[in-house]
Amino acid sequence: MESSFVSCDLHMLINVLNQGNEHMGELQAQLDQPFAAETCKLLAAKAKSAVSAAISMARLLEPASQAPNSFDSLLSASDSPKSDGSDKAFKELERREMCKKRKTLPRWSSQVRACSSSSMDGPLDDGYSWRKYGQKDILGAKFPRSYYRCTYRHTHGCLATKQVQRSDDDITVFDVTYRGAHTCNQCQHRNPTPSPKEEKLETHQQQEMLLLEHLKTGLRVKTEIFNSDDQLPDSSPSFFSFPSTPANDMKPHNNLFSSASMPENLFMGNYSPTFVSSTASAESNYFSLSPCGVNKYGSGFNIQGFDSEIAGIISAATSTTNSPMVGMDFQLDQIEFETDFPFGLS
DNA sequence: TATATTTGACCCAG
DNA sequence: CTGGGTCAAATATA
Repeated sequence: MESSFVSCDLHMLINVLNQGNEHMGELQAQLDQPFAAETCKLLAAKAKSAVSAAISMARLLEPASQAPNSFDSLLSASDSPKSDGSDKAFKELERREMCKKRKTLPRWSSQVRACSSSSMDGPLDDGYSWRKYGQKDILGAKFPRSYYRCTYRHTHGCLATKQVQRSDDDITVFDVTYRGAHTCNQCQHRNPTPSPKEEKLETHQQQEMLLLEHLKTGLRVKTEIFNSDDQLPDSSPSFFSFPSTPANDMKPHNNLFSSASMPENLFMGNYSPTFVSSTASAESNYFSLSPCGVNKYGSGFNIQGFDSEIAGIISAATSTTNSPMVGMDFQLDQIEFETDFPFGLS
């Protein structure tokens, strides 16, 4: 069932490891060269990045294949605690297991701006079905933080969660932090009642067309990657902005957002942020938006090369240039995308 | 009636 | 001890 996923991820894992190995080799060669300190630093950073990525991917392979049944094994291994009335004890076990697991889950965040009348309702639909399970007032924050988990958590054992909090500075901006990859394959059965417009969006080109169509609608997405280990944001978050003009129809936003900030859909199928590869200029207003696809990166996954689309997507996450918040000018062509892997590159 | 949201209580890491 | 994250009963909504 999921074997294709796993083998695909394994393939990419090997590719990432190969990349790291290559960087190490280059680094080794550079060590003998005089005045190559900067180059060495760069290569070391790239190698480290690749290793971090490999670790993250390896971690994801394990829970992805075991997540739905982990509690079953826990149940059978503990003398069926439910049957002897110690339901609480069982739930406590379950809870702790959950805690452990969540700690290792990848985390990333996005800032979403929804400039429309409905922006007060909350952030945009990101294409997944979420169920709110809590809300908290956060110290020092003007607005409460909402907690969502995947609707299919119980039926599919999907551990994906997200936190949504309205920004203090700009009430039209939402900080969305995702945790964990969707293991429920929602892509396949999402949108039980898609809008007519969405139904038409069957191809990458069509999605791009729609994206172009809604450049005026005003959406900003900032994505930061958090290493699953240190929980630190990537040092160079991507920052992507659409010009802000009022919009009267949220559907296009939804679609845009689902493409631009549904990390687990792009890259490795189940995990890793989705990045907008932006190759835009004020004149052309051209955008390249990577489509949702698992197999897309099944071959030739290259964290270094920039000729491939994935490289653009990934590099967008690590592009520096002082958080290129692109405003009305839309000079995205000025953004230089580096080609390092997003995981915890320092 | 089924499903989603609200909200106070609880747990635990720091 | 405190604050963040989650649970789960009560409530709302479709």
